Amino acid sequence: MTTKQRTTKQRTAILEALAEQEDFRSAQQLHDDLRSAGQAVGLATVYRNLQALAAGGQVDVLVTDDGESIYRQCAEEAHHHHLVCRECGSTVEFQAPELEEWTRAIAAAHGFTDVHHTMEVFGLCPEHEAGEAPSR
Amino acid sequence: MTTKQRTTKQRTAILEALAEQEDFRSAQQLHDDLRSAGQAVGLATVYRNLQALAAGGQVDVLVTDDGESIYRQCAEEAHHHHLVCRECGSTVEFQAPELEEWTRAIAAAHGFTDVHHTMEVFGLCPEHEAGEAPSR
DNA sequence: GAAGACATGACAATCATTCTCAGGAGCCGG
DNA sequence: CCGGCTCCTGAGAATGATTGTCATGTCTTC
Repeated sequence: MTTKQRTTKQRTAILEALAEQEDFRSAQQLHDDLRSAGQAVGLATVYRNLQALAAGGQVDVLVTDDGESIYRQCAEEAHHHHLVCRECGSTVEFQAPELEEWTRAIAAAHGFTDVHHTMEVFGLCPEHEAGEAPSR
Repeated sequence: MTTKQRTTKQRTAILEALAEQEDFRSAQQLHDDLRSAGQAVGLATVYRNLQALAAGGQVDVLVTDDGESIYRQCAEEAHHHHLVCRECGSTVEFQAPELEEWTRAIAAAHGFTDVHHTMEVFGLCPEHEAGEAPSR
């Protein structure tokens, strides 16, 4: 099950790049980051590793509204959710025991089993809460 | 803000196609559906109208794991969530007042403003809850 | 019925992501 | 330490969904 995986310097580099990041980053951003850092890693490699890491639960994935996948190395190992600033991308992790229970209850009420859910919260962090409607 | 919109037969056709559907459909699926139904509508038009309808709150949009946008005409006008069977795609709508409040609370606790959230639940509906691990 | 405004449709253009394939680098037994 | 085999990497091509372009069609209003 646990697909055999080697320890290559590219993989290590990617993990380190993720470790230095607070925010969610797209594969492409990460690729740029690595380039800038002098670590020339192929784009395809970044994608492959990111997927592998995500599959192994070592990083969290989110799909943005426009269908881009973004990755982040999270502090919590356990299931948790995110509060993300839609301007600067800064992220707060939080857990929601009530939500979990509550979800289970709703699912059960409709006879659904083997449930899992996605829930993310987007907003403006204290630093960006100004009342203007900028870019989009 | 309310962009002026005409009543064209294409738009009508799209709405009808959506009305006949219980499940979420992608733009391309809808396009095919229309084609099959004899209503030859341009793909670009389907995309445009879907977006317009979504913006106007007349249809709901969901972004799948692989970044595809899927649309559905929902019964509820108000904000609500979905419980979707990952085998057959059948969907149950539900509201979650507690969740809404609760989300606001968490956001506030971290100083976030202008918050909105996404939350969808996936599972196996009563008809598919068998213990086998089929396709994927 | 005519003019102007917006919608449509076919196709090109984008963009993120995946595939392909040749060359390179870990890992294991000797 | 060496050979060999397998997995990984990297560059670019290929894919697939979505968006842009622009000439033409169709409402609406007068």
